Amino acid sequence: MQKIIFRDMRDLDLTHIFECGQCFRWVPDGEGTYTGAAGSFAARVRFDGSDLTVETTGGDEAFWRHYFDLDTDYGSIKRRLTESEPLIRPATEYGHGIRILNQDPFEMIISFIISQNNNIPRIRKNIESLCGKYGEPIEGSDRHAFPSPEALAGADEEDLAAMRLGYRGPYIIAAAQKYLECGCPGCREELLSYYGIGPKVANCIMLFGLRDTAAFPVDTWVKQIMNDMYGFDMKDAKGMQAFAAEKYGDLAGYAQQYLFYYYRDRSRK
DNA sequence: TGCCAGGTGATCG
DNA sequence: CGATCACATGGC
Repeated sequence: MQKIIFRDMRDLDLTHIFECGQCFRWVPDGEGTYTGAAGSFAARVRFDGSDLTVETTGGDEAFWRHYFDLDTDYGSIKRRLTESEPLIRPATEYGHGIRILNQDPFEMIISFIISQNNNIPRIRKNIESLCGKYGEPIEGSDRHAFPSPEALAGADEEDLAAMRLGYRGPYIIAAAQKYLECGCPGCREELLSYYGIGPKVANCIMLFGLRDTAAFPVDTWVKQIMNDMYGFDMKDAKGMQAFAAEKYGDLAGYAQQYLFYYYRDRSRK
C-alpha cells in the first residue's frame, strides 16, 4: 500500500462525496475513513480538514487527483450557483464538501442500470455481488475490481437472477455486449440506444461517467425537490429538465448533486 | 398488505 | 406523442 497525500484541500468532505449518490462502492470504516475501489485499485482514504490521504494498492498521484476532481474550483461553482439561484444556498452549504468524482464509464453504465426502480442500500449490495463474482481480485486487498465488459458480456442470465438482480439482469448483459461491440459511448443518444437505459440513467452516466456537468438526472427525489422549490407537476420531468438547463446551464449537474444530497440526507435522519 | 425505491420497455388510444 | 402497466426484489 502506497500513501499519497494531497495537502491544503478545500471544499472537500468525504461523507458528502461518498454519500451524495454518485458512487456505490465506498464504505465508511470508522472515524470518517472510507474504503473502496476505483479502476483496478483498492484504497482507504481519510481527510483531516486540510490533507486528503489516499492509501492505495496502486494508481499514481495523477490518477487519484483526477478521480477526486481536485483541480476543479468548487468554491467558484457554489458561488456561481447561488448567485444565479439564491434558493439553492441551503443545499450548497449543507453539502459544501461534495465533489463529482471522475468514474469509469462502463462502471457507471452498469451501476445506474442497476439503480433503476431500486433503493440505494440494495444497489450497493447488487453491485458488490457482481464485483465479487465477475470482478478481478485486487492484490493486496480483500476487494474486487468492477467487472470488465468482457466478463459481464459473457455472464449467464440465470446466475444474475440468482444474485437477485431481478429484471435488470438482461439489461446488464446486453449493455456489456453493446459496449464491447461499439466501444465507449460518447453521447446521450448513444446511451439511449442501449436496452435498459432511458433518460434518467443516461443523464447519470453522462454526468458521472462522461463528465457532462450540464446533465441533470431527474429521479423521484429530484421530482419532489422541483415540486417543492418551484411548484412543478410531479409528472413533468421534461419541464424540469428544460428549467434546469435554463437556470443552471453547464452547472446543472453540480446543482443536482447538492440538491439531491440535501433533501435525501435529511429525510433519512 | 400494499407502497416505494436514483426507471424502462411495451402497449394502447 | 402521452398515459398506463409489468417488471424482481426487499424494506417498511
